[in-house]
Amino acid sequence: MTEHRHPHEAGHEAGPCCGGDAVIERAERLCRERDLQFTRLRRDVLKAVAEAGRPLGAYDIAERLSEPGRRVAAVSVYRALDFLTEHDLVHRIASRNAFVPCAHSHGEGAGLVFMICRSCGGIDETTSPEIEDQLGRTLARAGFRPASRILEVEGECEACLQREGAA
Amino acid sequence: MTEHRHPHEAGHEAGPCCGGDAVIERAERLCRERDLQFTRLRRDVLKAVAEAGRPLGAYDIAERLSEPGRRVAAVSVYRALDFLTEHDLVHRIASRNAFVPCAHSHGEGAGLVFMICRSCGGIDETTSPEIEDQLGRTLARAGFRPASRILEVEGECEACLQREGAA
DNA sequence: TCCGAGGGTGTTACAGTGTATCAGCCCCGA
DNA sequence: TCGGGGCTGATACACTGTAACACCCTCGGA
Repeated sequence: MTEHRHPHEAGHEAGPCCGGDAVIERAERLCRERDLQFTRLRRDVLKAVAEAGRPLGAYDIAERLSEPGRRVAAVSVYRALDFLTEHDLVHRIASRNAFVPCAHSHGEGAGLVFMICRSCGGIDETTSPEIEDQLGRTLARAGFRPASRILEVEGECEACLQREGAA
Repeated sequence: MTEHRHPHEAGHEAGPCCGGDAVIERAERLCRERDLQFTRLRRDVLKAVAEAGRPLGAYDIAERLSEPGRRVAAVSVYRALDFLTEHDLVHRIASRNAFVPCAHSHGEGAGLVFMICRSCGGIDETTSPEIEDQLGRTLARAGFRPASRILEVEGECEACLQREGAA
């Protein structure tokens, strides 16, 4: 994970790297392949999350999508988010009740790790097969059959550490 | 369920193993040592969580503690829970908005893993220094300085798997 | 003895998060 | 043309969590 350093930071508004378009294109492709409906609402919700540059709550999203003449209720957003999370287009951050776009198209069940920065509020994700291995062993030892998991770390991201160091 | 297999299972109401008393005693000792106040409310909340045998929400706890003549408001429960989690006497399960007693007195910062059973709703915890090692390496590679983390796995616990197998 | 500070609790109010339910719409196939 | 299924809109509601303020108690000074 050397080059790919683009945390969903506050202020990092949708570059060409991870901005709306790339995610949307991936979503369109995926929905075509799996014969799913990529409706306007779902597209709009995904776009909002992708362009926000920071984790958004469902009600934030509803507000962003609402405009005079079109009111988007939170419940509709939740349904769209259910769809998007189910197909790994966005991730839910349990410790924040918030959603971020899925940065990479990682393989199925890759060991996802979310890093949540206390300073800038940004969230970045990475993967680690080694952690997944160890976790698998640990669970096997306990006789537990896993179906899904969340691993979220709170702390200080690289950018904020450097900023502090410089200050 | 051999020796130390005592998930906080539905129906597993407070054995002598992990039941209220042991946890309460540990809490009393800890509070004496650190010169903290183990008040009636804090004790009652801890007791409720320990005896429930399953993860409880704050409002569940408030209800359990309330009786004719004493109404315990959720906000008071939250304050007690803040205290108890801060001192590692209970843990918060982020993916469920619920609380369980801390089963073992594990060392500081031990890599805690929560296993949440979909069938019985029980939650068991374990630790794995190996996972912690790997996680540390992964975060270092990303330049991220961790402060706290959560690792929660959903699936099927040993007891439920056996029950299914037998059925 | 009085007084003030600090911590814990009670209470009300409210913000934020998530779900249940029903009705309407649209598309597609029989 | 008629259903059925999937998506959306809308209302209502339950659950989760926090803010703000008042009260009480204890403890250490003045």
